[in-house]
Amino acid sequence: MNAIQHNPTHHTTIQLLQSHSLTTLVQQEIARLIETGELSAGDKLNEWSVAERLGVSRGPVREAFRALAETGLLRMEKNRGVFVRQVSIKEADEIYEVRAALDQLVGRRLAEIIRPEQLKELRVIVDGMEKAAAKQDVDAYYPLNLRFHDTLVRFTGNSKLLTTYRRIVNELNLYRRDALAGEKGNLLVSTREHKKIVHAIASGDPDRASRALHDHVAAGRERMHRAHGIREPVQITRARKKST
Amino acid sequence: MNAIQHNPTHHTTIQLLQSHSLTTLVQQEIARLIETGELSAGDKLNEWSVAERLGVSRGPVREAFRALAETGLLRMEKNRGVFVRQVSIKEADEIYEVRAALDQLVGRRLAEIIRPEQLKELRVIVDGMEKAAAKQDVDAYYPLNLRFHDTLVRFTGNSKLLTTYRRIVNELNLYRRDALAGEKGNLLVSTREHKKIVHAIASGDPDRASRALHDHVAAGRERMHRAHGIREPVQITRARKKST
DNA sequence: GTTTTGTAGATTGTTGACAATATACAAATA
DNA sequence: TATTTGTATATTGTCAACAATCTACAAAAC
Repeated sequence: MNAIQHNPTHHTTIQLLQSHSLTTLVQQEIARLIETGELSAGDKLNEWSVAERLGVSRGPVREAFRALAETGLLRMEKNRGVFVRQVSIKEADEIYEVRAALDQLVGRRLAEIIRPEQLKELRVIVDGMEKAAAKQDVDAYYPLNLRFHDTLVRFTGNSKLLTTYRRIVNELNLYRRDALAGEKGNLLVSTREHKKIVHAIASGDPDRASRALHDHVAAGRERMHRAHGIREPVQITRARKKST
Repeated sequence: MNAIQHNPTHHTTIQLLQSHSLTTLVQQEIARLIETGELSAGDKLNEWSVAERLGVSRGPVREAFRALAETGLLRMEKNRGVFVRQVSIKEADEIYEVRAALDQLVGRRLAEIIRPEQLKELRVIVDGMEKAAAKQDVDAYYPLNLRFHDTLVRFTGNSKLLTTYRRIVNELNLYRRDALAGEKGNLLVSTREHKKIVHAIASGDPDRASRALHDHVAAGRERMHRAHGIREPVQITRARKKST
């Protein structure tokens, strides 16, 4: 009898080789390049260039392109190539509306089930955002903001909600990266909203938490519009005042 | 000067050839096979078999698999193959929760913007469902039900909401097809709910429409649980009674 | 000078071949 | 008989070559 475990979960190298094909690696790498801004909206991706840069052939690259096109990060035009997706303000608006609905669900759910150590984790992130906001450090603030909201959704325990949320937020980032320039003055406002969200969740009141998140998303959408010089076209979702 | 139009939008053959690659065709075909039930959850798909059956090589098939795996219709295991995704009851539950949130948004939005001819179109579908329900004809009822909800989302005019909705409902169908057996007695109940939804939307009250759709989804989820002999584990979203 | 036409180069779409891995099943061992 | 081991087969992962299409740019026509 040898000492090999039946389920070697901590033999990470084997696990990685078993699940990660070249396609997966290429996919992750391109997603990273987009997330970090090394690739920006509208850029064209050349199959052969990407393949050579990553040391693989075109096959895996093409498959990765397909997958990323399906998530909305890339756009494929037949016989013309693939491009980093451009998200128009109209699409961003649509995404904000969907995101508001999802975040309302997140708030309602978290108010019911959040645990103290999770609240603590959220407060740590918000503290970081507060420091970054005080220094007007957008580069530090931005990833913390993403992490805050991603953490919220993760804490719901609903993995389908998480993947759905991440997908649309990824697309939103394609837009926001451009619109980020004029956001400097809003960091403090945004931080206040985040504190309010945590407070509302901690209070255990689902409606209050739901409203806090909805309002935050709506405010983010308005900030986006102001950054583009647009003055309040449509309300994202009518705020409910009463309900019998 | 010849008579060729500058933008020949109704020359459908050219348009199709320009946008449809073999991969796209394979993707649509497999999606169709899953939707119609010719492929059912858990089935294994062989690259070469699919390729030969459709008269293409393995390349496009692999790309189509990637895309479909990203949408959640297929599951890929490295070096083992691709399978039609199995959706557990836990996942179905999560999906129902997300769907409820999206449908609430749909109801709220439609109550505000629905047009008379759209209401008419909805009523036509509901009439068809009523007839199918009277005959206990599940095969006729099922596609009408899908079409009803898809139409609702389409009428919001939010294309991002539509794609998000379709994606998760597609996955839900992977589960429902199995659970459909015991649903016969519920057709009449379900139809009544649909009429209520149309009525609520027509009333122009966003909260009422939102509630009607939420309750319908929650009821659908309960029907699913009953079909599997489970008695009310978790509430999908707490029904809000008051909010100040 | 502007527009059209034609050609060369580059890029994508598709295919078939080869390597790596998993599966099925028979033989060997206890 | 039950379990292990080894081998043949099938299937997937990857690659390189070829065909089809697009792009850029120069030459020709008006």
